[in-house]
Amino acid sequence: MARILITSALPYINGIKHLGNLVGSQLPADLYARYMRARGHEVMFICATDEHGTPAEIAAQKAGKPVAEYCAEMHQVQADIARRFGLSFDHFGRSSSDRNRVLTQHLARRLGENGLIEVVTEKQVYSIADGRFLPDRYIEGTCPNCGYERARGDQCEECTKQLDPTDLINPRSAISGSTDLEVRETKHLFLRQSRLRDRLDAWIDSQSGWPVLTTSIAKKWLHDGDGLQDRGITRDLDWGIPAQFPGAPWEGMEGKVFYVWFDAPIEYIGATAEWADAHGLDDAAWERWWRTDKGADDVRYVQFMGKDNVPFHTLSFPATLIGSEEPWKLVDYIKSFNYLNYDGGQFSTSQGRGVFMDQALELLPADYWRWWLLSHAPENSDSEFTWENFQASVNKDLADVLGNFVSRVTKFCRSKFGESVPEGGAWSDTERALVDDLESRVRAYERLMEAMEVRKAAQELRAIWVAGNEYLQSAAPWAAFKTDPERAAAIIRLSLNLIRLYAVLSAPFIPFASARMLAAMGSTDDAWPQDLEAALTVLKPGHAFTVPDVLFAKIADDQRADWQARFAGRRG
RNA sequence: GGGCCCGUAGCUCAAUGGUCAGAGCAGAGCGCUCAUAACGCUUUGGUUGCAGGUUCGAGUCCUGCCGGGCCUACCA
Repeated sequence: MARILITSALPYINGIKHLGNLVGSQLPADLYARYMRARGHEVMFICATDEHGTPAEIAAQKAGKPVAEYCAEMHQVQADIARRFGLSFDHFGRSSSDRNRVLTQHLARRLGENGLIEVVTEKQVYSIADGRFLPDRYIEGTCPNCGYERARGDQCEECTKQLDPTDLINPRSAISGSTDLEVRETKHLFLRQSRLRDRLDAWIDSQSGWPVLTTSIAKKWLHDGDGLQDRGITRDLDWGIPAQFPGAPWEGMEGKVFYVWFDAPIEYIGATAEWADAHGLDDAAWERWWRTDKGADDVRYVQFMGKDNVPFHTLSFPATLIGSEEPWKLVDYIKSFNYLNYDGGQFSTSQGRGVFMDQALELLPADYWRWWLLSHAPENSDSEFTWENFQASVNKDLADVLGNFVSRVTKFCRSKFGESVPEGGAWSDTERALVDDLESRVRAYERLMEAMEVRKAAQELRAIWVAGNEYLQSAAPWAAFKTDPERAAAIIRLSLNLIRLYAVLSAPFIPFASARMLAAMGSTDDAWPQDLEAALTVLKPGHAFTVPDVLFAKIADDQRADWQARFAGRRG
């Protein structure tokens, strides 16, 4: 048994996430966590809301609530939706937790003691009306290059020219529209990542088998131009983890907080500590996942994230941990995803474009979405959600191939033998051929799941379902029943066992339907099949089962058209 | 501007430089009648974006071009 630490990129607090966010980190992480648990490994699956930063403050302002209250509410909303999607976090924490504050301040102090933090004075734009410094993106104005009137302080979206906020003509606050701006001096802590470049470079070189998407981004940051740049890790904000605390080796940090990207990944550790607290366990319980001097040396740590998050996980966060000179567990494998597009464009939180997690659950049960998203996960390139494709895939795979298999087997048995596993008859070559076929398919499925080849694993699982229908076609119990009822009984006995097997194998993808299948078979045996022949004789003659209601209802054309129209514009 | 990724069947996607570029869906034909008008079998469909090059051999490597995307360090 191995010990596997799994983290999903933290969803930002300022709203409900869309399907593109879901498929890029939380959902594949859940798939992997469920699979590894099913294989008997010890799993710690961690996620949390990422609650700091300017967007959270602005979202709270818009909602007319204090930011702490807003975050607490949104955390509950996100936790509830995650639960309804079947995301099986061992703990869903908050980056605003006490645990994260203590850890973040601790790591910052260690970095400071190791000479890796310096105080830098810089000039930033301050908005008097808003009472805050403005990040570059929150300053709008006319582009000096092309004259576009809504250029942002970091870049003009119209002509793509890189800008400095002071380049803008008629600059104004993107928050309030106020033009009452001034440039003020402010001091910030900088993490001297440049000093860690060679160690980070060597660390990345020592990792094998990382996706191109992952290493190419890291390498570019390490080697482009002057190499890895030092990075500001504090901000002039009210909401966040204070950058001033007893023992801090810096002066002049009063009223400043750590930059959200400094404290957010530390919350992976913080949330594990929160998990220990929630279960009444001591520090040793979480430290054995994170401290290689306290038992984490045999942990395999896998991170899941969208491609936009990669630099922070390959460079910033490791720089924090390595620079502390403490034995923290570093990531072993990063699984990164491209983007899921929506009907020819991007999903967009800010524009409300696409389908959001709460809306998805209003339309259909979580398993429909889980199946489609995972079987179409954007692993190699951006992929595309269309309603036609969603309808076709879900109807065919879930309703026709799997759902109908369960239906035809259980209903045939009920009408010919009653609602218990029939006895009599014996396996023939047909059954042995099926077992051989499943043996190789299940092993292939295991290899793909271990390699986190999400799409291919889904394909293999589907092929395993199809094998059941092929078997029924060749064994033809409806024909056998007329001349040799015992032969039909043997076929159906195996088929009922196939349903139980499918429930176990499919659970990482479609946990809710799997639970229903297992319940219908009257079984609690969800052990992973080590030996297929044994796994297909678990349900013995005389064992009672029930015919489940339709497992997956098909999506009708008019439903699809309706949803398509309803989700064509912005979220209302 | 710079870096990187992608472009393969009508659609969604596969193919360590090595048989005839493969699956699923959609389409066509046949079979089956247990089942959610479901299932099974067979089958049509390709100048691998374009133009060159390297190689015994290129979807894969190189150069250029066309198209799409991501990042570019203060959105997260």
